[in-house]
Amino acid sequence: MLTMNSAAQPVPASTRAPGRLVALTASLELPGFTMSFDRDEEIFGEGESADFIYRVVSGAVRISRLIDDGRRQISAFYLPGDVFGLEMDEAHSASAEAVTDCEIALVKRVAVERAAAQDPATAGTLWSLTSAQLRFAQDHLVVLGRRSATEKVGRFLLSMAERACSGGAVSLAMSRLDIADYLGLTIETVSRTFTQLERQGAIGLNGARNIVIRNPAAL
Amino acid sequence: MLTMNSAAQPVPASTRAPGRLVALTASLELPGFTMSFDRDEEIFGEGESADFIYRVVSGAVRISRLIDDGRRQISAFYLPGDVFGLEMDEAHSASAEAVTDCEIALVKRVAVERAAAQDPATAGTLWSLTSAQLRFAQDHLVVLGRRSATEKVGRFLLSMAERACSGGAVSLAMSRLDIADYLGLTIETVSRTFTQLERQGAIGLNGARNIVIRNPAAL
DNA sequence: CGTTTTTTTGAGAGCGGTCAATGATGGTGG
DNA sequence: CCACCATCATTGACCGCTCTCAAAAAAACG
Repeated sequence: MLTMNSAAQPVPASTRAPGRLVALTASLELPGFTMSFDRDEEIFGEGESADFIYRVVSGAVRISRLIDDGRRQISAFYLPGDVFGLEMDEAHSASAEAVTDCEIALVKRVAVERAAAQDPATAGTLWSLTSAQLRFAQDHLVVLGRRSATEKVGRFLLSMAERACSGGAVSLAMSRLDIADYLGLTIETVSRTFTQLERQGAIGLNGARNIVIRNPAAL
Repeated sequence: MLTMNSAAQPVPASTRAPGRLVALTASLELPGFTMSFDRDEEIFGEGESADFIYRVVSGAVRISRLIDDGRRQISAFYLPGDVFGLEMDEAHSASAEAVTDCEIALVKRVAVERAAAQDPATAGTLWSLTSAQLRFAQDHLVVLGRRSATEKVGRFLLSMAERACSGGAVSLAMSRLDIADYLGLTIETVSRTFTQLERQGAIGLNGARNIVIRNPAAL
């Protein structure tokens, strides 16, 4: 039986820098199942009823909202171990799509709620997870508010490196367009900022999606 | 005995427009007490241990985070009836200050957690409230992402009008600086946008802080 | 190897920021 | 009640950053 247990180890709170990403993972031992999604496939759509809670097993997921003028705002990327779809509402307020081919574990929301009603620890975990997402969103607000493109991209790279837990090397799962829609920039500005950071020696680029952070202080 | 009961009626979910503010209110019947704060007084500070959960009785509150360069990002304004300080963390990740003189109801966090452990409904309320704040933050993300100053100010005014529930007339509790720090703009741009919207006939201005929304569609 | 998608680079324009000064508002004390 | 002062808001001129439009280069895919 599959569970919502998180394989990834959460980042200890004591090591968290303010304004940085927080762990969106936690253990939720409940029966569920997994589904596979192709790249760019929709996991759930804006307005759909929220019947499940999700956890990334492999791959990456983006949460986005379409704006009237055709643009997109991505509010978060979820990586293996992260739980998403927690918003306690009758309907999803945003859509979730696969950034890459990915495997997603699903648990029925009613099962989670039933478990929470019987077990205070589970209820606390749900609150805690939602709270972590809230803090995450507030961190993101700080980045989106009046900051330069260089600062936005720098913060993004640092947070991705922190979440990847692979030292300075980061393999970006998402395209320049995804990054742009996440940071409130254009793909051109994102691209220009990458090359600018490389020329400054702050990062190294091996192809477009393999980044090495050489000088974190410069970001 | 004072309670955390909300006097303000929550906006029904069915009437909520996507991208708009949601109700941050709910009933939490727990013993607590109230405190008064002067304008600009700190209610809690970034890094302080989070021992209480708060509800606005009267006045207005802002949640802000200081950025290294001296600037400020305001993540939310709380109005009478709103509950804040829910982030389930050992320490506050942002500070709360009184926008105007205000009265705040406080409940010890441990009391809330104890109640939640015994009563699933209370635990659900906590999750629901935190979830509403999360959705609120995501709405704000959409506004802060690539949008023009006019759109940002327009969205802000519409959301304030919606929360005030006083028709088209809005009495803004916060300064231009607060609005600027909330929207990621400067006070000059906010001011210019106000006058521009007035000249277009979208809003009416009676002094700097009394707004009448004349043409919501133009925002 | 050809096609499609993604990324990079360039040149020009517009929006919002910065700096600076003026005008309005509100509170205090004479 | 009014003069005074501090704070807040408005307006203007100019500049820089990022967007836009456009094209070339690189990478991914069958």
